[in-house]
Amino acid sequence: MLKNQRVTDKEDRSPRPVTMETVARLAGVSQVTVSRALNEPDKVSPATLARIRHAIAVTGYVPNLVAGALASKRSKLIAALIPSITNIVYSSLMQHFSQAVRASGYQLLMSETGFSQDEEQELVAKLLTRRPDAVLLTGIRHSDPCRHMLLGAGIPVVEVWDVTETPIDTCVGFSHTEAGKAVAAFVRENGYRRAANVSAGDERALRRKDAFARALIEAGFASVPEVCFEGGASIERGRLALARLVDEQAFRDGVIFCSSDLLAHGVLIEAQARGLRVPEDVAVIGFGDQVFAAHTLPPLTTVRVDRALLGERAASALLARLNGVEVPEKTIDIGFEIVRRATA
Amino acid sequence: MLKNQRVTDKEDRSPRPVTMETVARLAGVSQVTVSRALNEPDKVSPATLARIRHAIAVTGYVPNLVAGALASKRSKLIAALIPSITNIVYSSLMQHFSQAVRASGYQLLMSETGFSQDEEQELVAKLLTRRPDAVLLTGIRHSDPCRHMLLGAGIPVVEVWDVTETPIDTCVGFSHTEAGKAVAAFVRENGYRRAANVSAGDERALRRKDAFARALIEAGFASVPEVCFEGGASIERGRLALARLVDEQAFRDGVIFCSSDLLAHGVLIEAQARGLRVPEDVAVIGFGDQVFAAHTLPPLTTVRVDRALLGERAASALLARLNGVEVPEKTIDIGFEIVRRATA
DNA sequence: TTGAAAGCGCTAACAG
DNA sequence: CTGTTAGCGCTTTCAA
Repeated sequence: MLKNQRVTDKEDRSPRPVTMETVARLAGVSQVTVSRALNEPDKVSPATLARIRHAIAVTGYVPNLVAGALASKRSKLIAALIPSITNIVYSSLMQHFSQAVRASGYQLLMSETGFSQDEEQELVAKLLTRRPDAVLLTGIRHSDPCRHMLLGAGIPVVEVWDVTETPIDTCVGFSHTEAGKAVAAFVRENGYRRAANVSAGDERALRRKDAFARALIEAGFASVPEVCFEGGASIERGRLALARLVDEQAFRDGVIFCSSDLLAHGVLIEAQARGLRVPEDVAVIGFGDQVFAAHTLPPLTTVRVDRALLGERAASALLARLNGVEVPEKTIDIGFEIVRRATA
Repeated sequence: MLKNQRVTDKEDRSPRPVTMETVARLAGVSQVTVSRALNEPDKVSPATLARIRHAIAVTGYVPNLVAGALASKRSKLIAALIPSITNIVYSSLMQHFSQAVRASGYQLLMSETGFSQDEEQELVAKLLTRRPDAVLLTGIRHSDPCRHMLLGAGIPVVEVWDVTETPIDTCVGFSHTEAGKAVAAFVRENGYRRAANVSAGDERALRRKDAFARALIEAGFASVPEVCFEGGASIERGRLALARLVDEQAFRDGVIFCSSDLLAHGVLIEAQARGLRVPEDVAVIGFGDQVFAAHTLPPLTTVRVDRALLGERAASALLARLNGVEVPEKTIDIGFEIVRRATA
């Protein structure tokens, strides 16, 4: 190899990207035929298809979906907003949702709102910039500008984890008020005379708590002491919550309804550390039925929400809209279920 | 409203999207000026800037980044591949990484490989289609086609959670072999005579285990019994692991090194269920120093990996490359630290 | 400080 | 079954 040549090589360094045109030339067809070979192979003769495939392999051609999206006005992207990615309740929902939409060729553009409506609004603005084909939102409370942007975008929207009569577009989840009431009923049926609540995180947990406490007060409970945290649930906060309930609110015995299994687990640990018997001294009810719930000591009584089902339903609702299928019900209630184990 | 009019309304329904052109016309400028107003406002006179901003507000214009990306060849997208989104170790890494790159205007396109190289390869192919400006990969083991595609894309790549002398591009993490050795040293220094290992998930955990066991065997341990699970770690599996160790492998006393704090927590729970004292009968060492580790009973001794730091370093490595800064070191070792609490 | 022209790489009609 | 012609809505030169 001569030195000149090498210099020439260096100056040739305009690694012109391999486009459909490149592939087309190599295969001896026009560029659109390559496009067809990729998108509707049936409409291309086997012979040319083979030549094109060969050319693609040889060139290492990687389709450019940003060009494709611009031309077709379909990005095959779904934007998803969840409060927190480290909260397994949301991440596992996303896992199922993602899998379901991926089967139809959609990719997820996911962001965290940190339980903040303002952040959510900002993110929606940013995400719409990518022209997603659809949007998933967590919860039913959104800022007005947020709703407007979404409405203006004219794309399918699904709100999950809650239900409402007035969704932006469609909505799949369950009623937090009903969940709170159901747990209150469970508490009464099992003869508890005192109850407390521990919550963390979002507005939905607060609605469960309110329904829970209200139902119990109406049933004659003197009061329902509570501990609320800003931000996420954790075992640490569960421990702290029981400590506060016992030390500061004179909570001696009864049942504690926690807004998350993680908090409930913390309560369990703190109870043990204090020598309190579960459920004899303090009974505990969690929320979420996370995988570990069946394996705590004692096994945790909790409220199960089928996140896999939720993810799939949300996906199919969106996919139906994307395929132009008219969906009769705007909101789908997947319900919940109290799973009785040993802590209450 | 007349019926005719309403019909007309219906037929008028070609909601022509608001483009820069629309905004430009309204503001009485050319389309490129709007582009400038958005991207380099300094180069536009205050007066026209104001008119443009007003026009944007009035029309509700939402920039189209797919067109922008096509024209500029910069998508402002970073593709990230992690084994599992529900594993908090990875999701919290993503949380920090995401935050760090977002500050520079990048958005994350995240996918799960499920610990599979084949899946990873397929996802890389799919993701490159979106023309991300950079890619983050978990681990240093990738299929050859995967490496080729990435190299061919000619974009910055960062591999995290491990270190190697031969990264695809750059790499930030820590040595799993060293971690395994360090735990073995810790075990010896603390006078334990018997040790076991419980692992789940990935190849990296296995490397830690191998280094751990080898070091101990070399130090004269007769054997290091082990329990390995395919797939993710969980409390349930931790309980199961201790059960197997005790019931099937006659593990009576000693220290158990777990590949995850979650497994360690399960071991703790099972030990308690069996009336085994920790650390007197079985000592336990976790891995990851998850938030709950300090709040188990007893508090968990574990190996801390600074995921926030890792995320930030990975981000800054990528951002440096994206800004054309030559990075001297191709691989950054952020190390780890054994956190001694009460279980060992 | 502003604009005109040319394309980014693909898909969408429409022909043939 | 294949090709031609127009764009998609931006950014990038280059001029003025």
